Amino acid sequence: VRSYKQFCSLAKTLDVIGERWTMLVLRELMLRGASRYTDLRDGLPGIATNLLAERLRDLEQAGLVAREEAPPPVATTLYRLTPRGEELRPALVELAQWGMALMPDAPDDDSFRGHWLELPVELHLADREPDGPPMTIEVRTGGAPMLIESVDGAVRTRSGTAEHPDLLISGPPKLVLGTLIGKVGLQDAAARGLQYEGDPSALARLQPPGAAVTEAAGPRP
Amino acid sequence: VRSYKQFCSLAKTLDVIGERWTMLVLRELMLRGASRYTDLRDGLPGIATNLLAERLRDLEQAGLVAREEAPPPVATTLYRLTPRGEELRPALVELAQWGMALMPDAPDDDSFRGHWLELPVELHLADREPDGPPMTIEVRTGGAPMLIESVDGAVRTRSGTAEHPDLLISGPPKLVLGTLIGKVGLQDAAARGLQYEGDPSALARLQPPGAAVTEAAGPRP
DNA sequence: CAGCATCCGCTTTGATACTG
DNA sequence: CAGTATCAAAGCGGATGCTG
Repeated sequence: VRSYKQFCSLAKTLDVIGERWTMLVLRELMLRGASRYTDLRDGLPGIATNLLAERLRDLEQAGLVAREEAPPPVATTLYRLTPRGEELRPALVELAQWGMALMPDAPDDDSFRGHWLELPVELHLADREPDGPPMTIEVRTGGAPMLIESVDGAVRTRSGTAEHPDLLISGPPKLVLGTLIGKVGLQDAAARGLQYEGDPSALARLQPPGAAVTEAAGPRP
Repeated sequence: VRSYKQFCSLAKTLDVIGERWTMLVLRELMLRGASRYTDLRDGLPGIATNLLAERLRDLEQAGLVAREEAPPPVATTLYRLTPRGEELRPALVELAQWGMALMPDAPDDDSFRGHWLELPVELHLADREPDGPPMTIEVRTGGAPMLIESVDGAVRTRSGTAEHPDLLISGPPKLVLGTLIGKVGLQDAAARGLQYEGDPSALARLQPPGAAVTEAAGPRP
């Protein structure tokens, strides 16, 4: 492992997680929990398989990741974050927060996985009617369908489908994200190719308090 | 510039600042403010000069750094963070926070610059007697002397020396840091080679509320 | 001297092929 | 499924040279 050899805590952090792909491996483990090798590779489009193996080995040695032999029904090895690895979550969330401003400029051919929506959704959405009835939005964009659920004021995401979601939206990732965080109005989005079905007010209920046409320079909560 | 080509805000952030040395360049600009090329290079021991030039160019193009022609007394170009670059501070602080746990294991031959102490000091120290008289600690370790000042309850650092500091400590960086954040008692530190002169109680005044022998797993404020 | 650009040997990576 | 093996291309570290 290469080191900056500087007595500085930021440099020490980067000695451990600063190499290419490493933080994205941690992202996968944070968003999906304990994962198999193949699932990690699927969540990291573009990574070379030997690199994934090497990063996992390094992270294990650094004490951020633990391997685990799963019991018979799965019968494979799982990778999961250790508590020490989990402690990096606030830092990665901050980095992701900063990157939100770059999302509208993303090229349309970027690869995408549904669970990546979890970060922006949980950062930017809040239930304006916490005492209202539970609500479910189903999102279909680039692969596996996702659910956004608000129960007792808490907004959560998970993969899967719902029997009768209050709202179902589908379309290209950029448009879906823009719509979810309120950057694009539902009607605008529909005109640009977004499909939806159900109750549009479900979306309005999740916009954060300060939401409007605010282009803004990155609000800090 | 190489990109992960993933529609994920963390990946987008890393597309901009994920390459080797980039975050450390930002650290220098955050800790030292507007800097000359040579000062940056001095604060980044180990970097190849062409890499520094390239990183600065990339950061400028990404809008995180601005060049500035300094007026006659300096008569050179200065590099400074733009507001957009400054927005990364919370993220880098979180990363640095995580790395604090690694500092005691650092090899003794790591390079060191005094201003790197700023991060840990401002994160870990607080004035227990905010209404007490202003206080100054001078720190001499690896190069230019540093001051830690507490005025009206706010703990700040800057480079320089004091006429009559309440306390002056000097020694190897690891020992000095351990002493400052209360991981090592002053007497222990003295036995291991730390030199000090003045009033030891100045140090006790700056320890955070929860300070004791707590080895701890990274307290989160 | 400050502020780079160029050249070169070495390491890391990316893409693909192969194995238990 | 869960990796290892291979190899070309890109990136990096170090030294040196050039320019105002």
